[in-house]
Amino acid sequence: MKRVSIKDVAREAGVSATTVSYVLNRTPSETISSETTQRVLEAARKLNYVPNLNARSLSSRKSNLIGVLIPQTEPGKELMFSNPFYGELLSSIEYHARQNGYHLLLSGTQEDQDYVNIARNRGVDGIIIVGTYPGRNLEALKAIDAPIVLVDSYVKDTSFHTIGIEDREGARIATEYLIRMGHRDIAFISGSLREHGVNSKRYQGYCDALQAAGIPLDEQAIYSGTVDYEYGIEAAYEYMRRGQKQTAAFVTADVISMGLIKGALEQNLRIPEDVSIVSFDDVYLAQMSYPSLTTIHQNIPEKGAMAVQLILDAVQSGRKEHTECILPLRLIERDSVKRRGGDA
Amino acid sequence: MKRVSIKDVAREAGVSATTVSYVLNRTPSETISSETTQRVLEAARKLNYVPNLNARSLSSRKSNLIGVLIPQTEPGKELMFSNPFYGELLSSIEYHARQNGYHLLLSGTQEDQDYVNIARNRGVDGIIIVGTYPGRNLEALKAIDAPIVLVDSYVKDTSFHTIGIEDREGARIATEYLIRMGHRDIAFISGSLREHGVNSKRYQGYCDALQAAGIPLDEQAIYSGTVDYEYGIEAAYEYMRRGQKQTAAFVTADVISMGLIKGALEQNLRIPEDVSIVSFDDVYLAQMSYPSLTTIHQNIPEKGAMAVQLILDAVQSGRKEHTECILPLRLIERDSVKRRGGDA
DNA sequence: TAAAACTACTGAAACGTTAAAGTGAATGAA
DNA sequence: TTCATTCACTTTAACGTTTCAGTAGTTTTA
Repeated sequence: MKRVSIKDVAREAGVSATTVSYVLNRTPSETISSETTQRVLEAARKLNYVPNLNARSLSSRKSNLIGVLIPQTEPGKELMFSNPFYGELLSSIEYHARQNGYHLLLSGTQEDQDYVNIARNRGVDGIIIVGTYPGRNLEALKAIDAPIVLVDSYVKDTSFHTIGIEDREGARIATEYLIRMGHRDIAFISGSLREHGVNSKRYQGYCDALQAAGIPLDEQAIYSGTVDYEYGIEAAYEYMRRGQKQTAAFVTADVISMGLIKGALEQNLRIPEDVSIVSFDDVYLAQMSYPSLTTIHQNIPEKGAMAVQLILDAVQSGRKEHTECILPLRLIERDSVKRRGGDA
Repeated sequence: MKRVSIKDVAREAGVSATTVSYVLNRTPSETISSETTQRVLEAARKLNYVPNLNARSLSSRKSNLIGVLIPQTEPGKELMFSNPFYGELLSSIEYHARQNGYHLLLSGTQEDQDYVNIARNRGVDGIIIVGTYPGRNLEALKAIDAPIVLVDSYVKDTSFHTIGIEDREGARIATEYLIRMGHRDIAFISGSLREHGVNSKRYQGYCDALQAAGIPLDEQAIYSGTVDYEYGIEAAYEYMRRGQKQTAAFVTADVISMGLIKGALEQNLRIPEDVSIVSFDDVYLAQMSYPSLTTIHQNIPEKGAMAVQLILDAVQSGRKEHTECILPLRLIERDSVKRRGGDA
């Protein structure tokens, strides 16, 4: 089947290509007789014409494409979604983009920088970058003239829009909750504490809560690794090696918690009897585990929707003002925390 | 920052745009002096030039884009990845595409048909369609002249390449295993049994095993719903309503199994003591549940890799021959099955 | 030493669109 | 009646590339 172009439609309808374009795009400033409109529509349908969006984008400088960059947690590890959080977020982004006539250009990100170009290359209308941007030079990013939304990144730069949550506050709430439940030796278990990342903030919140309760910070209570199931398991073993000092843990991601539960089980530690867990994210998984996870809930679908909305707004208004969007959190009590002692 | 085009580079280097194109693409039939090559490369670097892939694709009819269509299990339900299988598969597809210089154009699919056009619209080089194609007319799909890979679909049409697994055989193995473990009343729990879908095949495999063991098929043992956690929970309640007849279940997706476990727990049914479960897929989750799932393992990363490879091969060779690729399965024994009675 | 072949380029056309400017006819206003 | 305006289009150029067909100049061949 030959590719059919706008010219073929024009010929079929006996009009110029421009007229076809006007009809198909309902260009507001142009008036086309309803008769011609009918003829063009008819011809297009008959030839089964679909416009070539690449060509359109070339000419109109509008691609209806949103670039999405999602981290690959470990270089060399091919599972981009070792943290299901990303999958759920992507799912929401995809849905809302599609509802607004946009397609997604998806790329994973590793520890090099060439995906800056995905944007310039393909002329995307906007870019959503999830997580700490791993590319080296922010400058190259800033040079892109499409709106950029940073999700869960603490890079403060007015060139970018940002969407996030009160990470520090959430961590404080989680930790305080454990304290209120009678725990004083509380582990902090997270992925890497990189700059601009959410985990550093959550660490701060953890410290805030301890300090407010007059509990000294214990370096031995800090566990930092990668955000995946395996690290959770490992952390459980490390916990034993360090002498099982804590009665509770604040864990910065549900997947890690899942692994932690597994690792604990393997060593005959009971959750929550031996160790209570408050987790973070409330991914779909959190309710599935056994015990189900008491966790800080964030509205992931909403986060994705907002990301798309910010792009759309920026594209439509042409405005460049930096917007910052912080979504609410709340603690969901499930079964991974046990009250301790009668004193609290 | 102004967009810099090939002409700017040409001017900077003092050559024609054509020469720049030749240098940058190392067009094999063209000879360019190393001196000029250097000059062009230098100019491109200096101006920070990135080629516009849309324009390239227009001209060369090659986009280095792979379209990926992934089902949205329920219309109106916005979580495309309610089955984590899709996330893991997508992750692998993305990784391998990127390693080969391809980008992904991602779209979810709902119960309408307009994503046929994603391909023709954007001029993708190939399309990967995951799951039963929900669009109405296969004819429109066939008319696309890019290679199409159907993953996990039993549409037999030589216009498409297919990747799948021995669904029927896998289901038989799973069911036989339960029989070998002393079970005779075995439920079949799955998503919808639509035509061309994997579940119908798995149902057949289930029947095969029963028949071989001389166990009559019981309609009351068949549960069919949607592929998600919620349906698993519901199935557990339905099981009670129907009178708890079965001592085991073959479940066609790990997510459903997770829900089933949850629902069972809510009703004080013990897994595997009261009901044994053999599941299907072996997604990452399967090891995380409690009890962990005995399941039919399929190599999801490999499936994604193959899908990309089939597209690449077809693009490079230009061949149109239909290829069919069946990946191996194996049973992974974990903790969700209990041997029953002393008789087996 | 003329013809052939090769080297290192360049110019023009094409890919499929849209945007801007132009055009001729009909209508309206002064 | 004449000029301006509106209507319903069309022509031309441009978007940023690649591809094809040249074209001088140099080298090889016979």
